[in-house]
Amino acid sequence: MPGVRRVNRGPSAAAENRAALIAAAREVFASDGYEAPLTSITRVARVGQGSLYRHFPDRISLALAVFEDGVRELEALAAEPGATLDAMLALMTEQMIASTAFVDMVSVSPADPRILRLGDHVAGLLDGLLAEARRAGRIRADLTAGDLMLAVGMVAGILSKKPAADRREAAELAWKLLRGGIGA
Amino acid sequence: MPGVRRVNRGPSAAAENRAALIAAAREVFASDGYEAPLTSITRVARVGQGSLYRHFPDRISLALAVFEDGVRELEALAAEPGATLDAMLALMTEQMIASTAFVDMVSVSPADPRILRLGDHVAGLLDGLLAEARRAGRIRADLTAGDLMLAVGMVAGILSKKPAADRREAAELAWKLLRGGIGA
DNA sequence: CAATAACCGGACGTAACTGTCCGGTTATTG
DNA sequence: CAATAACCGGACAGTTACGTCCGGTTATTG
Repeated sequence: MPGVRRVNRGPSAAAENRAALIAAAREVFASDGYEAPLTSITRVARVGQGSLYRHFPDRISLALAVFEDGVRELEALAAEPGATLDAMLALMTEQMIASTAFVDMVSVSPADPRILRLGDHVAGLLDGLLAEARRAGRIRADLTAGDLMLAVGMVAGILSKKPAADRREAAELAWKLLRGGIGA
Repeated sequence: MPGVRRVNRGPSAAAENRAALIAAAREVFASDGYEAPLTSITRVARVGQGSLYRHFPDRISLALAVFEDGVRELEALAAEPGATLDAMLALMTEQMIASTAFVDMVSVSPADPRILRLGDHVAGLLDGLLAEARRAGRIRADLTAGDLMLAVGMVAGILSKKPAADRREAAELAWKLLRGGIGA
């Protein structure tokens, strides 16, 4: 009993297969983590291994496709007229609560040029809101963009180690500590 | 050419083999990370696979043996009369700069009872110094032991993602942010 | 309605680790 | 100085994932 044998739907299925792979990867990355076997993604997408590797030569290509939507959300927020640093950090935090795959990808392949570029891009979005936040007096005046990225990294590090159910609470506590400081 | 063929030194080598495995594991965990192949540890220790699994049935047993020394350092510091919370955090940070294997073990196997016990033990050492630090006014009065553990976890998360060369600088920055807070 | 080109699925070869098993070596005991 | 018990090393079997390859299916074209 060979289980459900997938049918070859021919060349016209190319775009659908690609979309199914991205959707499946988003799901599997979120539930089983960024390092989940690629085979399990083809199973969920109901697509052969060949199609996976044809559309996405490696894990990073697939992951980048998965994250495109999230990055677009961040860009859209940054482009809004009244955008604040707080709102941007909140959105990033929400995304990390939903899935830590992005963060895990960065820590697994920190040197990949595509990831470096994307990281710089995201850092730029934060940086663009930094001056505003300083002006408004909502963050320390001496805080640099690098400080801010490290702070985000600290929250990300905590979230990527917690089960999804505990992440919101942990994120709130982490930001509370970071905002107020632990010193007297 | 079968390379250097190890010699079977018989039962009298048991203790030496055990010690060699611990030393090799400390080295390999520090340089290749906590998830390094156990085989590479037997190579460095110049010991057969059989001896590894005889002495340490699994990775965690071996790792716990490796970390015993570090834990004793922490205990010794906590037992000193003039011990401060700052000194304890500094020592933990130094240990994490030298190797993030402990932290990585915790994040790989958070549910293992031996690790839970050890984590509680370490948390206890911090907790014991909390009252003193509060009294001395060096930390916020409303800071709980849980807050403190999360703060340590945040620093640990950063360090475990950085190459050894960058860790000291990152740790200093992370503690600076945590101490002072990023808010205005 | 062939012939062809594009694409599909999954079997398969390869590689990396884990953990076991056993023939062989060494110390001990009487 | 045997006989034996304890322990050693590494070969090996089992598992899991990756990435390729190819026979087969579908749409297109003339």
